[in-house]
Amino acid sequence: MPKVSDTHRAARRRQVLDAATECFARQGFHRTTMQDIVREAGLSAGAVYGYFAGKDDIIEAISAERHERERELIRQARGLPAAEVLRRLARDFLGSLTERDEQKRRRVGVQVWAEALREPRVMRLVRRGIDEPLRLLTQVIEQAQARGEIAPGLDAQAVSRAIVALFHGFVLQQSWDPRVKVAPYLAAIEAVIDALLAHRGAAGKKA
Amino acid sequence: MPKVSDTHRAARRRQVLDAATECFARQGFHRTTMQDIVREAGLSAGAVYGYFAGKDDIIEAISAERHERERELIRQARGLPAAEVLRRLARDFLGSLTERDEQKRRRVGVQVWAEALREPRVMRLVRRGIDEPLRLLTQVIEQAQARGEIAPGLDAQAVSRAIVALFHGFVLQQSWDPRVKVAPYLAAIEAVIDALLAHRGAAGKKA
Amino acid sequence: MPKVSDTHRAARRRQVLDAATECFARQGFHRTTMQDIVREAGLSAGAVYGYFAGKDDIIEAISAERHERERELIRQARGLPAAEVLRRLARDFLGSLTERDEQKRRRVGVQVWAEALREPRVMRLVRRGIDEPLRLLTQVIEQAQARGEIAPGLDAQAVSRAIVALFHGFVLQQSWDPRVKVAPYLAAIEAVIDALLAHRGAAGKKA
Amino acid sequence: MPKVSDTHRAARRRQVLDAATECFARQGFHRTTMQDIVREAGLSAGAVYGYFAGKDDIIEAISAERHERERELIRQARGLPAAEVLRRLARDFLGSLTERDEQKRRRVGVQVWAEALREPRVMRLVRRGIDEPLRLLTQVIEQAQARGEIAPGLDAQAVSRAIVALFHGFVLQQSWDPRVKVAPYLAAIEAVIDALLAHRGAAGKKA
DNA sequence: GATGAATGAGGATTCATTCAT
DNA sequence: AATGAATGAATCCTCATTCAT
Repeated sequence: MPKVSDTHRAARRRQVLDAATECFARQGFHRTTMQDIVREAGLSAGAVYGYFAGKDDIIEAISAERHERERELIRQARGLPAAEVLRRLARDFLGSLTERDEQKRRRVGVQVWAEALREPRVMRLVRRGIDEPLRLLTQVIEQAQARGEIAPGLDAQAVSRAIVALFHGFVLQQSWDPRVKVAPYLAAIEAVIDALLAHRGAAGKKA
Repeated sequence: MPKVSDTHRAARRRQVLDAATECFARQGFHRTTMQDIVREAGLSAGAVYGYFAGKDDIIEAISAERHERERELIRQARGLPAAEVLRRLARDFLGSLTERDEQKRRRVGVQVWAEALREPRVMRLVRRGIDEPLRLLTQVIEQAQARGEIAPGLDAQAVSRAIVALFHGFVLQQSWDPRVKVAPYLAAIEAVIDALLAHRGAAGKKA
Repeated sequence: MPKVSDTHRAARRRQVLDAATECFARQGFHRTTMQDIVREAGLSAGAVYGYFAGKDDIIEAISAERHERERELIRQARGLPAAEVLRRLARDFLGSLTERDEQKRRRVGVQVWAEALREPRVMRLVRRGIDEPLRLLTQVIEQAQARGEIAPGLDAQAVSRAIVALFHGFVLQQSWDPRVKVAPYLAAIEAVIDALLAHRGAAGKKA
Repeated sequence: MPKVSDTHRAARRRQVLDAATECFARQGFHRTTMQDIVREAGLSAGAVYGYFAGKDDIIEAISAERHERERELIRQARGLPAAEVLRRLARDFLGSLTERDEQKRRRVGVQVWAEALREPRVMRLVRRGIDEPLRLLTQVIEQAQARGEIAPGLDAQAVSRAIVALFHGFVLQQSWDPRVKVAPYLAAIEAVIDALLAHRGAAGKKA
């Protein structure tokens, strides 16, 4: 009967995590009380503690989830040609930001970024969450450089960081103003990527 | 100890703000107690409350200061030619991030970004702090487009957002890992800017 | 310790209210700390706050209770003949003041009277607490006047206020000196009432 | 030069006492901070402490003043015939309550009554303030009883307490509702006094 | 004497977590 | 396994009083 129990456990954890996300998006980690989460989840205090060790544990679980999602996007992009990887990541990553729900999760994500600065466990997750994309991108950039698609003098990791920055920076801006539109930004990003890629040694390859 | 000059008042405020910045950088807004700030400032609780209405007021003052600094950078760049503005902003903005002290302040800045999501007063400051740069950049981009230096099809504001994102995104990454070096990133950014700017006059290739 | 009956809740409120009354009678509202009440009640701080929103709420609840008691006395006197009502109120009201416990509650009552001056919520309760007696008494006086038992020239409400004053004034005096005896005062009051009531039918002598 | 100094001291004390009365009438003893009094008095904190040992000392001084005033009224009534004493006290005491300023002072007086319960020094003043009137009244009553103007069976002190209660009780009622009019109450009181006095052994004496 | 900034103990309240039922 | 009342340490803030200038 562990099967049922496990499913049940997972469902309950989801319930708590969703409730917490809702609260965190609304009022931030620190204005949210466990009571808020408990109420939002429709559970009892005791029940929540049956699934999570405490508030920090919930924050950690949410942080982990956030990064799991991103790693997923990365995995799907693996193995594609450089230009394709970048465009794909841009589309996948930014594309999801048109959905209300993902925006909500991202608001929490921004708080995770700040939380990392004071909570080593969260920091570890955030770092892990950025290392994998950076590694993939660096690889891709290096390949592109090898093929002469990108200026060889550039530090591949720095370029990768710039690309990640384009994503994170947009998340920030959208968190401060949900009306900021994704489409034009995506177009601009693609232009930047094109600018970065298309030129140099190689000429007409592009797009 | 009566009849104190404005200079004295200003100095005391600085004292508190510096102490708070120190604490916030170390432990975050919410792990920092007023007692921590009081101790760090070498004052009494009452004294601090003579200068600030409470913790939120201190956070707000720090947020405001942060953005004041940025606005200053913006003002200095006004009136220069497009390429110059962008390069200058990149150098000024990122350049300061090599200093330990500015890094500390930026760690606090990241928390301000998150705090904005739950504190309308801070949100207002953050928004005001991003609007001015965006306006300047958009102007610059439009001028560059008019001169054919940038692809005319791009949304000037979206491009501006991308540029801001390159800055903010780097601040995030450096806050998670202070070892991240500024120089290569600056070089990469300049390459991106060059890629964006330098190439268009030459032909209708793009877009 | 979940799922607690309403009886239990009521008992806990009583526990807090009694503890508070004890403390208030001893040291007054403002020298009494929540910690004092908590200790006296044998509960934890959190528990008390589970039943009352704060000190003011406790004061308010006690004020309400005080007046509820009085309204009860009033209700029992309703419908009786004038002389009977007055004598009965005097006996009931003053009679209870021989008990140590009621004296304690009255000490708190005196503080409620002062508290009303600064706390609108308490003021409302005090006013409501005096209106009902005044209304009843005024009615009774008017009836007595109609029957010629009391000089018709007197303002019935003013006479009612005088009667209430006889009660309140005694409470004050006894709060300052618990040795003040009820019995002689009651006798004096009854004489006054008699003087007021008994004599009028006999002629239009008076003023 | 002590003369000037003394006058000056007295004036300053008045200034503080008036400011305090203003604040106490408005917000009560315990909501009033020394800062409030300092501001209202237009002095500095240090200055106030030059004239009073602290807040309690100010409260005490105000209590003392209150009772001084009453004692004054008493003194003026001394030596008059019984009926005259009572009528005079009623008129003097209640008459002043038509003035806005006296009402304000009385609001503070009500708080003094409550404060007495927790501050022995104030209690002493309140007791002293009530003993003198009681003594005078008791004397007067006893004289009247000797002359057969009042029923001899009554406890003279209890009757005195009743008379004091008629005053205090009215002060309470007016503090809760400043619209309560003095004139009809005074008339009612006089009727009560008459009822008490005029009858018994003696017949047509009255007035 | 006057000033008012500074002090810091004191007090109200909150909230993560526990545990008896 | 679930419940939610109870716990109590932690924290923010106030304000009577002092004392250097």
